[in-house]
Amino acid sequence: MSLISKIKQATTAAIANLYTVEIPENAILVNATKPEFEGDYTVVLFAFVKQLKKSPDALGQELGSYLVANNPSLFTGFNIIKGFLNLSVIDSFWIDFLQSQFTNDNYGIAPKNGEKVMVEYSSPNTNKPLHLGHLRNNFLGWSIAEILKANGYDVVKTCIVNDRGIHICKSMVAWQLFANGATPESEGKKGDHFVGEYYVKFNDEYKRQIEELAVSGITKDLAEKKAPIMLAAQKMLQDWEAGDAEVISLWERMNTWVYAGFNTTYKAIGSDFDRTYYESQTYLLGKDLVEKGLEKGVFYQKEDSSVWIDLTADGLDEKIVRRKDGTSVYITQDIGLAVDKYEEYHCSKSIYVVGDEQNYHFKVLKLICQKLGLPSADGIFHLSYGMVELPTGKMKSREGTVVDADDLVAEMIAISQHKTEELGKVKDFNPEELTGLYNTIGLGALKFFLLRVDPKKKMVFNPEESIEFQGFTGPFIQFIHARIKSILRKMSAEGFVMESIALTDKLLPLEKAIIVELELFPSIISDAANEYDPSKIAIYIYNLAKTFSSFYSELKIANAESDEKKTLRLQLAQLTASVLKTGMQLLGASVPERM
RNA sequence: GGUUCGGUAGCUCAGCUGGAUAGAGCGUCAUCCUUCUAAGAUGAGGGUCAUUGGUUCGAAUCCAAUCCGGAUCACCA
Repeated sequence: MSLISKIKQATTAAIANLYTVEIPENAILVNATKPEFEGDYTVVLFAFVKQLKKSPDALGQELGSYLVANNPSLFTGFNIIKGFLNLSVIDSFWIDFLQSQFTNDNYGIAPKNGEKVMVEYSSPNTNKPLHLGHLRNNFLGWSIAEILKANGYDVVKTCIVNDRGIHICKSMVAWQLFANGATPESEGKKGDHFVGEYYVKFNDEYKRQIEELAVSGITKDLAEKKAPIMLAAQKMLQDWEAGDAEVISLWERMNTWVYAGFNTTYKAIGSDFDRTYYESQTYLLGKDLVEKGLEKGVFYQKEDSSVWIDLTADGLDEKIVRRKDGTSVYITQDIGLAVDKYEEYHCSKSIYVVGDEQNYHFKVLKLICQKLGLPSADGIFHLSYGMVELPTGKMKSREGTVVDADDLVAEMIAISQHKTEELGKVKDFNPEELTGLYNTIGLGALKFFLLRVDPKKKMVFNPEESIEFQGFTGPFIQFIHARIKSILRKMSAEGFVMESIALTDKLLPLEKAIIVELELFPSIISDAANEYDPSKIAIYIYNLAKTFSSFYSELKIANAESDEKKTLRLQLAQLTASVLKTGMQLLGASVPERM
């Protein structure tokens, strides 16, 4: 149990015994004591002065005395300032905590809880390479999966590939028209980029044809509909749905190229999935559920035989679930897929990592599933994240401002190589170790950058000022880790053994500051899971690294004034390194032994 | 227009179940490498927490209204 919980518990007990009043633990506010006051944790008294009919000072005196007298293994003293009861925690509590954890590499990781959850993320289109927005999605999905695992869940990572539809046909038509049989191999290009170029070519040609038609006097609206290349794409979609062998074969061929490209990117950024779904295989799902919904009266049919659900009573609109031609729409597929996934894995929760432009869609999805009485319904959670924008606004492919994922990753690695070479601290590394280090630092910087802000909020990425390597960044944390490891290596080479200690000297403020932060780690991990927010981890490990950094520059570790202090500080360093490593892993990033 | 998310330092962001003098990083200025890695540390400067009103011992945090910005309100996915 965390110390804060213990303090709340002790306070509840104290109030119950002193005043025979039951105050629930969650009604007690315990904060870290401000540095200008004496004490470690503070109980805010105002909340219950009224109920207990005591002045804050009197209450503080009684409560403080009681707490100190009855919890000798927790508190050494207290003071009251303006309604705040500041409690001083006994050094031996911190020392005991450190003794029990400093060799635990899995400190903060909860045991298995037997629950299984699904995280769906990435969801690419096969007509475009991945861009910066996908990176935020992938990193978030991966990190949430790791955070849930650390909280004891079994996690199934899935991905749904959007591999069919008119947009895919556009790339295919353009390839037929303009490629002359070219392939990614013949052009020496990555498959997803290669196919993406034909998608762009389609749009260029489409625009040209519209203008051409407009010159001949046709209205813009009509021109958009009559442009031959668009008609060709629509025809191709029909042929695809009809199972035309030639179209299917071209589609398969081009998808193979795209997947090869995606796999390269996924490998580079460290994303993977336990199960991949393809929309081409799921787009017919959900039809039986439409029938079921009609029977249950959840859905209704209009004269043209299209099927709808009326959600106006829930503050939403009417929503179509089956077209008049009998084909299903996006939401119907999603309902069908939700059922399939549940039957396959029986996950208690299903987390969809999808941009916030689909907030409405997921609200409707969950509501329909609930109305249909599907067992998977209540577990649906949309992890909605904001767009990544440029200082000038949104990324626009038309204006060529889309930040390509592969380019960005390559650039980050190149920058980390450049900086590493400039510093010249790892000249003895072999080429393989160097490549590994550049990857670790470059990706660490990128992942940390995208995960350090609240997922719900949109964020700004300025390509002019490349991602920082100083301050609130991944490399800073990696650097602190490497620094600690360097000391630990030296100590182990000298044969110094950290034994358990019973401290006789008082803990110095900086020593205590680190232990206090370390003790918070497990509760941070559980907060991050409860709020589906990796930035909680990023902020925490950054603060820990910063505290350690001050500690490092103020106090000697390996050359401490006594063996006792040396041992204490080495233990602190070791547990800090372990927490930084675990924390970075929860963000999908790793930490180097040296840098 | 309806719904919804947001507006905190020059910039990027924390803080939001109400709590003590609102915090970081970047950028600016100053100091510190014959001493465990300077991708570092220390300090300075920088704020009407969009605006107005309300709730109360106390509001960046809660409520209401207003202003500004984003998303959405598709038989696209």
